[in-house]
Amino acid sequence: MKSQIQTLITQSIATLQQNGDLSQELNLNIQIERTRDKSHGDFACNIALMLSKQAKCKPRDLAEKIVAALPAAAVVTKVDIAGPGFINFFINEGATRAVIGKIFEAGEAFGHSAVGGGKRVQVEFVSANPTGPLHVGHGRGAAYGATVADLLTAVGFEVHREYYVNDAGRQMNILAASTWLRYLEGCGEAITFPVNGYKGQYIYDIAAELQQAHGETLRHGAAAVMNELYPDEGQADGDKELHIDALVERSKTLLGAEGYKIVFDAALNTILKDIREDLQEFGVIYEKWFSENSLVASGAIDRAVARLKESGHLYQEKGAWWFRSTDFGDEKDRVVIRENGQTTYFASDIAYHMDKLERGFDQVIDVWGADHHGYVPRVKAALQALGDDVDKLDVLLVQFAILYRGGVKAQMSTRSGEFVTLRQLRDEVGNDAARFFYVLRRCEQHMDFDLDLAKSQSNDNPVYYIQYAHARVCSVLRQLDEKGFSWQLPDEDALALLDNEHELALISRLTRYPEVVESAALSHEPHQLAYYLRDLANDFHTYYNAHQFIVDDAALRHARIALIKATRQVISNGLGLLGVSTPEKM
RNA sequence: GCCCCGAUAGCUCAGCUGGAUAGAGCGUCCCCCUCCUAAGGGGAAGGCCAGAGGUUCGAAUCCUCUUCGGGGCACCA
Repeated sequence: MKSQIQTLITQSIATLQQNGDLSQELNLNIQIERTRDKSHGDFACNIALMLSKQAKCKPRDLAEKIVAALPAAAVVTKVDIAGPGFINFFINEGATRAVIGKIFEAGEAFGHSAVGGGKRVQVEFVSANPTGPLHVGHGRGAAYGATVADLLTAVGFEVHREYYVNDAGRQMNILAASTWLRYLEGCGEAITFPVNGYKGQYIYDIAAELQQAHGETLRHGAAAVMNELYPDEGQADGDKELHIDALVERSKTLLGAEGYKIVFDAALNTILKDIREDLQEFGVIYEKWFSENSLVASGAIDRAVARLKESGHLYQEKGAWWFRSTDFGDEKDRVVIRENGQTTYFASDIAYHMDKLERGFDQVIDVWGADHHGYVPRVKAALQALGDDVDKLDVLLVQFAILYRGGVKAQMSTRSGEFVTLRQLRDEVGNDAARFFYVLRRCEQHMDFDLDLAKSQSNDNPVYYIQYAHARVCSVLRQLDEKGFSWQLPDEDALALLDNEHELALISRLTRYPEVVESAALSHEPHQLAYYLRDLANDFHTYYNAHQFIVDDAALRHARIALIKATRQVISNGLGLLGVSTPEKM
């Protein structure tokens, strides 16, 4: 509908240009908007206001010229000029009602479109280090990323969802060492657990499994483990970082490559399996779990570094290799290869993004926590240095979610092991509420996640409100069936019986759904859809309260049932995109 | 110190990329089941869009400065 009106305006302006009323060289940007007020019609166009300066003509006069040159169209019943020069379009009710037929025709696909043109988009999200279970902060990235991916799919992009597994690097070694120490404790060794080790309960669990699978074959005496290590924080001249690094080295030495790998893999695989199941239960499915280690194995890191070296973007200083990212707007240069010869996390990330673009994606979307925002310039710098098109990379930063329970903030810290996990949240409030609440806020907005509200099975809770509308339609259909009524989709003339204000408001809302999906997808803003569904549910509940659907007049009954079935379809499609279930009974 | 994000009703947030009288939900106050689920509906009160300048026909929206929150500035990941 929007595009139809846009075409009318375009034609009108073309006519005026031919007549010489308007210059040939105009900077055109025709925007058609939904009106907020019914007295302003259904759609409004501000083109006269925007062109008045270029055309050297008063907005209202220009609007009159444009309206006069407007070609006739059956769907438009009236065109008004209002306010400072808005052109308001009133749409034929019949044309609006046609949406009901379209919804039945398209079914689950209603709202889908092809604007994506089959372009290949990769969406990478969550990508939390596999050093522990996902917490509620990751949950927001998961819900957001999954919904953006689903929205993009709905509007015709070919979407590839990916989780980047940081299975290489220092943190993983610390995890392995932490696990081994807990294992040794389980064997009865008197271990002093390092300040910087992973202290969560889940480490004990992995250690216990290790003991079950391998008995005491990995056991070494506490004295051998702890002997002459760099002192830990709290001890004389201690340093928690140097201590933990020494402990990692000691673990490798004592266990040998083979034994160390057993511990390392046990920790990694257990945690990764947990994360995978957690996300799957949350309705978040990936096409690929991309291992950082595979970048080492495939030689991608070496290749990326070599390319940067060849193109003169690396230099050596203080024994390390630096990437001159300042050439591309970063605030300082970054180390790629450390003095000890190891590549940095950043080097992996350069290789990973190089690999993404080499795989031929038209667009690459990274969903990161807001705490990583400082990282954006250097990754973009690297892509530029590699000669890739930086505009293909879109980094979406998701702000933190703060949990409130009983009005009190729930604190968290990963290292100490004291945090609310995503699983706990899902158990407490349910998947539906969690998915919906996470996505209810713009991603740049800090989020206060009210656990009590999400849990409440009351009208305070927007998830239930929308689901209830769906369930109510189902209930009406059950009643219809019980009363022995059959139903068939009326033709367009019969649908004209839907003419009271509640019906027209609901129908008008339904026509907007495809626009909302498209806008939410292209702007990466799932909350637009969440708010739309709330409004749609509200229109439905109002209608429900004002009118009886199962009426004696068969023609009216068929028409009303058609409308509420169409409404149910759109609610179902919308909630589906948000990963929220649609119960038939509540 | 530098950088990023935010500031809109008592609370939590929208505001369609610069448009018409700034909107929802919750909370507060009134009203509505002889009727398909009251997990619902209708109405009222509630605002100097943090503050000050600027850009223009027009600013909550764009620019600058200030104030207050959150986050980031590693040879960690």
